[in-house]
Parts: sequence; C-alpha cells; structure tokens
Amino acid sequence: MQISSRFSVAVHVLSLLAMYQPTDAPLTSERMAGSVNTNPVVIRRILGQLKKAGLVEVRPAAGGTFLTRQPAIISLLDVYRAVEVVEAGRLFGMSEKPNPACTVGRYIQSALDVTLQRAQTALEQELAGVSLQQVTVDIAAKAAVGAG
Amino acid sequence: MQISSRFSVAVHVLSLLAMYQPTDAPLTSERMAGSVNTNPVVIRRILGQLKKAGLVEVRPAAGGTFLTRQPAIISLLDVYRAVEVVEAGRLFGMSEKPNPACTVGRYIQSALDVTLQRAQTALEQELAGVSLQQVTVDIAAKAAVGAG
DNA sequence: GCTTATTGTAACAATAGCGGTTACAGTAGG
DNA sequence: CCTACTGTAACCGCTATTGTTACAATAAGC
Repeated sequence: MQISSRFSVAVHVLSLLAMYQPTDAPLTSERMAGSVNTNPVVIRRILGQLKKAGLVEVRPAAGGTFLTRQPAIISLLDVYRAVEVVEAGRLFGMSEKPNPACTVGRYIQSALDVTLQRAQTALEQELAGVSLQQVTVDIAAKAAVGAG
Repeated sequence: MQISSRFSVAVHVLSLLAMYQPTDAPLTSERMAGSVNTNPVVIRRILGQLKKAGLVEVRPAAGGTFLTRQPAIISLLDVYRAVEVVEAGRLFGMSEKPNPACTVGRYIQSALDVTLQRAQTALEQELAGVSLQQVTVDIAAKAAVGAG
C-alpha cells in the first residue's frame, strides 16, 4: 500500500509558503487548495499537523500563515514526520502474534526487525538530505526553463 | 500507512521452507498458517504470489511446496517484489492533478520525483542486501541461544 | 482406479485509513 | 461590529487488507 499523499501535499503547501511574495494575494487555505487541486479542509488538516510540528505558524481569521524556519533548514524528513505518515519505526506491518511454539514463529520478528529498521532508516535519510529550499529552487529552475 | 504484512508473512513462510527437514511433518498451508497464526487461505494466497514470481514450486494435492533456488540467492527484495507490496516505483502517493496554472502546482511533481525515487530505492537496496539464508541463520542462532 | 488430503480460487464480511465534503463555532483584522 | 478565515467535528464513498467459508480440481498413495 502506498504512503499517504499527505506527505507530498504537505511539501506542496510548504513550497507555496516558501515561495510566497508579499505582492501575491494572501495564501488562504482555499488558494492553497486551488494549487493542489483539493478541498480547503484537506489543506487545513495538514496545516494543523505542520503547526503541531512547529514548522508553520497559522493565525486564525485573516492572520495569515508563515514558515517558522528558513526553507534551507526544513528537511523533507521533518515534513514526513510532521504528517505522521507512519508511526515511528513501523513502516513495515508485521503479523501480530506468530506461534511461539515454532522456532521460526518465535524468532522471525526479531530476526527481521534489524533489516526492516535499516530499510526504513535508509528511506528516511534520503528525505533528511533534501531541504524545502532545494525543492523550491528546483521548481523555480523548471519554471524558468518552462517559461523560456 | 503501513506496508502490508504480506511481506513479513512471506518471509516467514519462506523461512519455514528453507529450514524444513525431511524428517519434519509435511509443510502444508495449514501447518504454515499455524506458525504464522493466521488462516490457511492467507498462506495459500501468498504462496500463489511467490509461485508466480518463481520463488517456490507448489504441487497441488499432497505434492508439497519447495524453494526453487538456494536461500542464499533469494533476497528480501525478491520477496518484497513478489508480494507486490507496492506498484513498482510508486511507494509514495502523490496528489493526482495539481493545478498547472500555478507554478508550484505545475512543477512540484517532477521536483519531488527524483527525491522520492531515491528514497524508495534506498529502502529497496537494504532489502536487496539481505538474503533468506541470512534470516534463517539468524533465526537458528537466536533459537540456539534461547534454548541454551 | 479410488480415496483422501491438499491446493486454487471465488465470494463475502469486517475493519481501517484516506480523501472529500458540509456545516458551523471561534477568532482576529480592519 | 463585520467579515473572512481557521479549526474541527461528522459523515460519505472508496479502496486495500485480513480473515473466513465453501467448493471444485488435483495428484499421491494404496
């Protein structure tokens, strides 16, 4: 099963915030939803998770939404963790209760655990190595090429 | 969302097959289900996928089930792919149709794609680096310690 | 050849998470 | 005080998963 699209939507939303210019129209959840092409409530739910993780500040009413850190020091792993795509350390599902009367059943979980943890960590380290700034720079570069 | 437990069940089943001794009682889907602690049909479904991937040979009726390769040359990535945990190259879900009228919406997918692919590949390479044999050796070692 | 245990598969239920939607109370700018 | 926006609850429909029952097809062993 796929990892929830919440993660890519969150990166999208943060990119909008990072690239926001004061001359632009205010970035409401409705406008963000227009860019992602979804419902504003979906955006607000994700903003709530990003806020809880301390990545953004959201002021109710006409207060606006802001990043709390420079895009260069927000990693994609921060975002991944913020939207709680999976419970920490539990990317792989395991059958809950193998039969302890069988040697394989008794030890399979601990035998697999190290490998699955390493695999999960390898994935997360790739995300840790990319910043929000790198994403927005890439978007800007592609836009420049696309426009020229 | 978690990766389906089919994968860990498949590794469990293959471990049973790899550690099978001719003096043991035959490894039917019912006995395997007893070790995993699930329903025999669940095992047969997974065996069907492993068979389709060429990892096992299953003979109907009282024919028995066998690995087609040495455990040393079956990687956990082979198993992962066999049970089709995710469509190839699509571990991360993306929102389908961001708004192309917005710069971010237009380029976010291609900007993210390289990173997400790398993250997925990093996970898969960890699985590729571990063989079924390593798993069964680990199980046997833990069993020896646990028994002694 | 028969018997019998086993596989292969279809069908169905229950569960869970997700994305989407409506509705509405709370809140702060202006 | 108005107004626009956020925060959140509640609900729907969809999909994937796991577990279960049922049964036809199959081949091993006598």
